[in-house]
Amino acid sequence: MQKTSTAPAKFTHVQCGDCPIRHRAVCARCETDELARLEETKYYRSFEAGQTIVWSGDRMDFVGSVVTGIATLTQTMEDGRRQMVGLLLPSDFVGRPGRETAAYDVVATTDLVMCCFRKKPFEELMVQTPHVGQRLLEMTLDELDAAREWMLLLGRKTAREKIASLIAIIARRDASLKMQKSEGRVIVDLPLTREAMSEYLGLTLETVSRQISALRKDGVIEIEGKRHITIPDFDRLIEEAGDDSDGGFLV
Amino acid sequence: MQKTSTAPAKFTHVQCGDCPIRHRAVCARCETDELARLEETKYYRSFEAGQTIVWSGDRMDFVGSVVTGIATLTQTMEDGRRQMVGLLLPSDFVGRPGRETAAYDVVATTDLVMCCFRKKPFEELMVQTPHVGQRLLEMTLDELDAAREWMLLLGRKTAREKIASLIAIIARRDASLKMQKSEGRVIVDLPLTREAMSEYLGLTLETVSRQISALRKDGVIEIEGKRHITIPDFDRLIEEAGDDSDGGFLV
DNA sequence: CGCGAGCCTTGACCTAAATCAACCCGATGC
DNA sequence: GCATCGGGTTGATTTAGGTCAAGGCTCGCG
Repeated sequence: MQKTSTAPAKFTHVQCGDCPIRHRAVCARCETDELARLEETKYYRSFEAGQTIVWSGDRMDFVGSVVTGIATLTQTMEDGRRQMVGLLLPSDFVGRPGRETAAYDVVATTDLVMCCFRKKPFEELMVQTPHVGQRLLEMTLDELDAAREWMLLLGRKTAREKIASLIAIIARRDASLKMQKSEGRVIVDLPLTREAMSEYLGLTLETVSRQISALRKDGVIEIEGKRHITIPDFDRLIEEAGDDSDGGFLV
Repeated sequence: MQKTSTAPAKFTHVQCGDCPIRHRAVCARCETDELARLEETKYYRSFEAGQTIVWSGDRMDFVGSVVTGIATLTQTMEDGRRQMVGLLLPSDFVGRPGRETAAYDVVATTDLVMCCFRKKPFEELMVQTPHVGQRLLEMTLDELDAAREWMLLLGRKTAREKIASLIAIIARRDASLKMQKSEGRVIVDLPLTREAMSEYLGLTLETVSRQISALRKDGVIEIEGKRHITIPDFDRLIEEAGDDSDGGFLV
């Protein structure tokens, strides 16, 4: 596993945990540490909930990944209609190598820490070490799959199915990170406001609210406060989501 | 430009024209011909309009690109609701390296010729020659952008805007291939049935038909037969499409 | 303590698009 | 010549979700 390397000890895979970009984008199986070469250009940035990180059209001279918190990619039409097109959870990658300006608004929906690299050196590294590009291709293909699942949701699912799908998606992502199950019951904290959910799902926030209430009334979910959700029967939720190919998790 | 190469003459960039996968996926600027190594695994396949090339879940042991004709990627729910998630025009790439089975139905909507490579050797080539992977990453990122534009369309646009957008998308793709403009007027042949359009747009085919009629009645488009469309004022069409970031072409 | 701001819920009503249904048109086959 | 079939249009009606409007709850602040 542990390859001998010219990089100093502090760059070995022990540090993978604290820097998702390294973990996910580079040393997929902790076999390499090419990114060590970028160590001097690496920096952390913190944002408060609600803060916009980049505006669509702005110059964007970094790439990076989410360390903690949640960010979204959103598109806006002139008249203000908004559609979320990306939901970034910890370890997700932001920024497109080879593009000058941001194509979407990037917004922190919770307090957020990102790990960034200056884009130019990152791009150079990509050319030098195929490993990085290959990993990035894999991640981009995953994102594309997620986007396509999302398109099915937007184009064909009912409001109720959309809500059920979103809860399932978040539960799955959450679970894969934190394993919060107890005897089949799954517990999730929605990290999004009703408005953010509506932007994700292509609905109004009133409809989101109503459908969440309906799912609760029908016993599909239990709610404590506004955001804390318990799913007594996950299969039931999946059924409500109308998911054909389950197992696929979007985002 | 023309690099000396160990490959026989028949593999030089002169052949790029007749094999889009080589042109688009590999020798982006006709500088390389790595794919020559795959020449013996390359083959062409023809399909008739309406034929399904691969069923979602099927084993898929090739990758390839569209040479002529049009194919679609479609997702289906158990109850039959269908959403198109990819529209493949000539030179577009099909197939995900690293995936065993197809995630979507691939359907030929017109008579179609594809240029295919067996997946295994293609994947090996990708590891050996970073060039190929880099080009593929670029293409995948483009597709992801297109998917996100598409999500805005599905989630937030009205039926009329959706139709206008689709016509604009096809016109742009078409124009960039064939340059069919005459004094500002743009002429397109819709390569899709009303049903296929409805699957693209997340509408019913009746709504598609009605909105096309409405756009014609309002002079935004002129129609001859069922499929032949003239756009007297392209900017007007774009306006009807509600496009914010124009210039970006989806698909 | 009262006040306002955010976030959320619920109700009444409206409308865009879906649904159901009839029909047109051109090609294909017998 | 007639029947059939796939693709397309158009009309009447229904409905899911949007819109507008009135609160409710909680938290921070003067």
